[in-house]
Amino acid sequence: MKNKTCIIISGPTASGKTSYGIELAQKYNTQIISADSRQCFKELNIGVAKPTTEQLNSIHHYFINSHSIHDEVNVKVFEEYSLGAINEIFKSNDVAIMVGGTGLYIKAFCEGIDEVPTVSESIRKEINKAYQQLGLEWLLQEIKKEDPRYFSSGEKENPQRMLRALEVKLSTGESILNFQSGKKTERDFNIENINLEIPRDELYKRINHRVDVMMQHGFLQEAESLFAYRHLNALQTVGYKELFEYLDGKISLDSAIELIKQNTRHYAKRQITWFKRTPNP
RNA sequence: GGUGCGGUAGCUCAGUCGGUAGAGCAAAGGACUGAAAAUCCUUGUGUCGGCGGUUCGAUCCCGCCCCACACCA
Repeated sequence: MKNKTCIIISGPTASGKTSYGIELAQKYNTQIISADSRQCFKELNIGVAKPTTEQLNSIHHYFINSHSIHDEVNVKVFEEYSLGAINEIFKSNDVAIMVGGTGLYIKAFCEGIDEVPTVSESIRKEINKAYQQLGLEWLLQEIKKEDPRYFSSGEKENPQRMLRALEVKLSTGESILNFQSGKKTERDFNIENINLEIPRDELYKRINHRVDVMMQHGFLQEAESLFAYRHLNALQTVGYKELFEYLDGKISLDSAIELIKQNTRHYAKRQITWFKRTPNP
């Protein structure tokens, strides 16, 4: 019999997860684990819609401001971090709250993710460089040669997935498919899902409004201060990407703002699609 | 007022030597195992500005009208 429970609040960006999570955490007198792949970075603030300082002071949040943009953060890192965090919370509470919009991270937390040996940094760099120079054609040929089984089953138009498959093969000598069992790990606590849904047109209105508010709060200055780090993975983020384009003189500020709104809507749509598979209990 | 160039998908435009049309973007749907706010896939019928004329047949040619832009007065 499991006597501990994690309540997971998911939903698209701007659906009100943050304040709802805090409300619940207060009710249960417990703490929150964020499941957001961008709010964990202490250097990113306005553009990632972090909880306010007051909110963070009132309820302790794990995985917010916990990492630097220079650290490597990925699903595996999150799985380990979040399991450590929930053990901490369960020491003094029966209930923990998870709040976030990164579906893959939540999935890894709930059911685990297959163990794949760490890929050597030099191989990764080499492959990425070659792909930059030689393009998709080259990548397809390499995959076909190195991992024909993946080639015939994988997504041939998706360079990121193929790059990953290739780096695993070249570092371990084995196909990535050999590591991906899809086995689910049973956690020793209960999981309850709450997926926030609001009408599409209202969600879009909230997104548009929130972008305007971010700009008023100095989002442009924040982006400016991070311009030098624009190539880091942590900065491949809606909002920052568009403002970097503006700072580069490629687009006007007005069109950057419009693009941020549009790309945030696209992002929300992808989240909605993902969470459809994890409906409310 | 005159001349020129246009009016085609929500937007920007292509095209049909006359046989009722297609790209990009937007929008919608979907996928997702160490980049996931990432990456990728699928979906294109619209009085082809209006009314007439020529024609078996007009979005295309001709006439008139309306609208937009540019230049000349």
